[in-house]
Amino acid sequence: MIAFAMTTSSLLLDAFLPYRLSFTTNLVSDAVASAYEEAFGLRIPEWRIVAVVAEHPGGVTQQAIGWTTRMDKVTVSRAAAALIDRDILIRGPNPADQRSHLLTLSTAGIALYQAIVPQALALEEQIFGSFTEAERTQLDAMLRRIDAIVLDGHMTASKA
Amino acid sequence: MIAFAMTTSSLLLDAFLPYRLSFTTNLVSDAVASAYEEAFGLRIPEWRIVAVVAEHPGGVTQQAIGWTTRMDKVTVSRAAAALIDRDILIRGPNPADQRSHLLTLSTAGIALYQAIVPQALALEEQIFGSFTEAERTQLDAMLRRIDAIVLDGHMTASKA
DNA sequence: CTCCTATAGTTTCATTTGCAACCAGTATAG
DNA sequence: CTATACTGGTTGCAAATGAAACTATAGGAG
Repeated sequence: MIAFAMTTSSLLLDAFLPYRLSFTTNLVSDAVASAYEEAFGLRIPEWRIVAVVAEHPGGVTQQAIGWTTRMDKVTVSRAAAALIDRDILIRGPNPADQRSHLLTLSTAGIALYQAIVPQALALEEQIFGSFTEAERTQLDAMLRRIDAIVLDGHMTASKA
Repeated sequence: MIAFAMTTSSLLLDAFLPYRLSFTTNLVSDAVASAYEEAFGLRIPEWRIVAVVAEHPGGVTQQAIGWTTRMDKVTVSRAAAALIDRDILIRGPNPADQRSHLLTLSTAGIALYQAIVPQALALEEQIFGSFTEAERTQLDAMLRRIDAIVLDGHMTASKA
């Protein structure tokens, strides 16, 4: 009777992979978030936007950012507004669609980005330093497999 | 000039492991959260508490729950209160310390837990079905390695 | 053209989250 | 015993998040 938890098809939360994933990610995200916040005054959504914009020198729309990062469009909108406000991002016209704008980095934004990148890589190194290149690749591949499964709707109660 | 992003020690957000981790976890968590919400009216913190309490038939304190799951004590407090309210959890006295209480599952709570477990395992199977046992073990091990690194303060800007 | 539907982005509002202050009970020091 | 410092848990408040409504522009269909 005291062992009912064990006699049920045993699920130890501790061994439940979605839990483990969430557990580890929270740990890592908190560490990364406070590092960025402290060093650059950027919150995670802001840092992501900077990174994505940096990778698209021709400019990107907010929609595209939201699409690649899966951030809510509200989150993107607010973070982008904050960055524009701080003159890190420039909002240029989008010749193809007047509803949207093309975001690019300002000179200050480029400088900021270039300052962040080494720090980001160092942080990654601190966390994954003990991982071999093969292990990192493996982890990355596993995560992408999971993404594909969840995104491609192989789920019973898939979300929207 | 158009290639500045590439000439900087290249960081593609897409390949940045903390980002990948967060990306995948959000996907999985959303899927899991809506499945539980829909099927049992439980939110993630609630489900976790139920699981932890189920694994401690002798009762656990909220503090202990917060400690193992790394959930904020406020989160635990509120989720526990909601569960007690719904007669899923029982709050018994803690002989060792009158400030705290020992949480145990009510009869309804046990039934709920036993109904959830198969669903949780099925959900895990949907997501990780294509992973071999060895791969799952590997992923679990990698995540725990990361936990250890971040928790053991091998971080420069560690969080509080 | 003129409607009508759909999309980019913003704003509003309700919900969730966590820090900080708080209350009650514990533990230690005199 | 009292006084003081601490810890388990709750409450209050402020920041972050996301769903839904809204505005402005697009892109057909007639």
